[in-house]
Amino acid sequence: MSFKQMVRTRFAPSPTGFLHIGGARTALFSWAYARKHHGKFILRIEDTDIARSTPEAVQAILDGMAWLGLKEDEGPFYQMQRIYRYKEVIQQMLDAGSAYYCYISPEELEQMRAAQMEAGLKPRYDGTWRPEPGKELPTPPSGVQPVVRFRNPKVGDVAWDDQVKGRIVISNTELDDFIIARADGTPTYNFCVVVDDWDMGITHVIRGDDHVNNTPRQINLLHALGATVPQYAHLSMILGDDGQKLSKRHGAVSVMQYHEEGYLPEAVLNYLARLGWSHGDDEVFSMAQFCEWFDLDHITPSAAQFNTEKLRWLNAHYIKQADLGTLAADVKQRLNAMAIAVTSEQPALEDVIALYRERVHTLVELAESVAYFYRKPLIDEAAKEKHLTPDILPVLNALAAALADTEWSAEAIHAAIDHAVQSNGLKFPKVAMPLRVLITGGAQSPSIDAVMALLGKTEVLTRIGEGL
RNA sequence: GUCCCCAUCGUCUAGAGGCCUAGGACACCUCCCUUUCACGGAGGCGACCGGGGUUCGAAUCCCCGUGGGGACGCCA
Repeated sequence: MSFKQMVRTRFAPSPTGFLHIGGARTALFSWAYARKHHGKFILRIEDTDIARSTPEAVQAILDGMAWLGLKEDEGPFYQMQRIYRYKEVIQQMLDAGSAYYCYISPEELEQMRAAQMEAGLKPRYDGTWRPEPGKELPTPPSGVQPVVRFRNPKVGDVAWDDQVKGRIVISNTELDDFIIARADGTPTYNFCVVVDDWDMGITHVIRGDDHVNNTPRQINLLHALGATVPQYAHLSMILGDDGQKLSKRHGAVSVMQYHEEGYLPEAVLNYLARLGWSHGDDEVFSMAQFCEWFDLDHITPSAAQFNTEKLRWLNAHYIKQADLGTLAADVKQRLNAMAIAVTSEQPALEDVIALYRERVHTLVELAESVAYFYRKPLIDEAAKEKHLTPDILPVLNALAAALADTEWSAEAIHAAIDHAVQSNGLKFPKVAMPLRVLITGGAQSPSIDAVMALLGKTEVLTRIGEGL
């Protein structure tokens, strides 16, 4: 058997909220697997829950995927547009006897479940309306719209070799006849997934761990339909920084929130790639490299805790590597949002960023630390009090005067400061620190001469003058 | 309650019976660099959940326990 089937993976989010970090990782793995095998990655929006699906959520997911650069090869497909197909298959199943109408009411069901729980049993439908040879079915109550249930096998096991968890075997006695069409005729999740995966020729279903329990039902359905069963790979969940289940209370769980907080997509992608998957000791790698390396064999079956500190570290790394123009465009927007204009008379953002990129972990930090180039510095009073001591004022005044006649380069400025230091028998920081406070507003900055050179002579002298 | 899954440093992980006195990364600590703070460099601290097997030999295989998690919807 040398024939190898083309790999087709899919990401199938339900549009009931933004794209969260767990979904993003599932999408990334599915996408990478398709890339690795030169297959196709399909995006499918599972919007059959009319009550909870919203167009805004659809857009939020699309935005998140776009920001990460996870481009689908096919789709996006919308399940609501495929209703005709589901109804067609349901009718076929009804005709074939692999599905049947059930008239039990939601209230009765709830009672049944409660009683079963009470008795220590697994809650499940009791099969009242399931047709059996020689069985007399109750008379359908009038005025009740029935649901359609799948006639699940009663005996035997369902098993599959999960690509991350290994072989999983479930007894059919654990499963009940689940609903495939609601009373209003709309198909349900487990059914749509099966029909879609089948129709779309999905070969590898890579999805969250919470779907493990749905898998045996879906496999049974696939068998009833005579469809090929795909490979399954169930990814364990991602926990919050505190080890708790990820929820909206944890703050930045939306992928776009990371964008807002100043993370580069490269960093988020690289971080997510290493969360649950590994390639030896490799930590930092490009997506191209990831697509080459990615496989299902090195995915951990255990849950992973999100670690923002490591993401920050990776982000810092990617900020150092990033294209200056790209960073400048982003930082400019952030400055504008802070009501700070960047004009052509002011130092070029690229130059300023080049000076600062090695000292920050996020673009938010970058924008904030660079802001004083474009507006008056916010003076840190504690730093001012500490460094701007009365004894140094005369030295600074003299230095300001000397600076006025200094050629404006970092070297020349450094020489001027050095002269002030030497001729007064001081140490360099004694002069550099107060200068730093006056010019940048704080006690931390890159080399003060480099900062001064970039800021420009006029502005530097103004700031020294106003501060003294 | 029932079923399913998981279990290596604080965190992410390497590890597929001997290469393990358990490796890497983040974080943390120390030192170096230094014009402050970072960056960077060099070190350091730090883990195989417990108990039974199997084996000449187990972090790796099996069983039990314990602890976590997930699922039991006319949600996806």
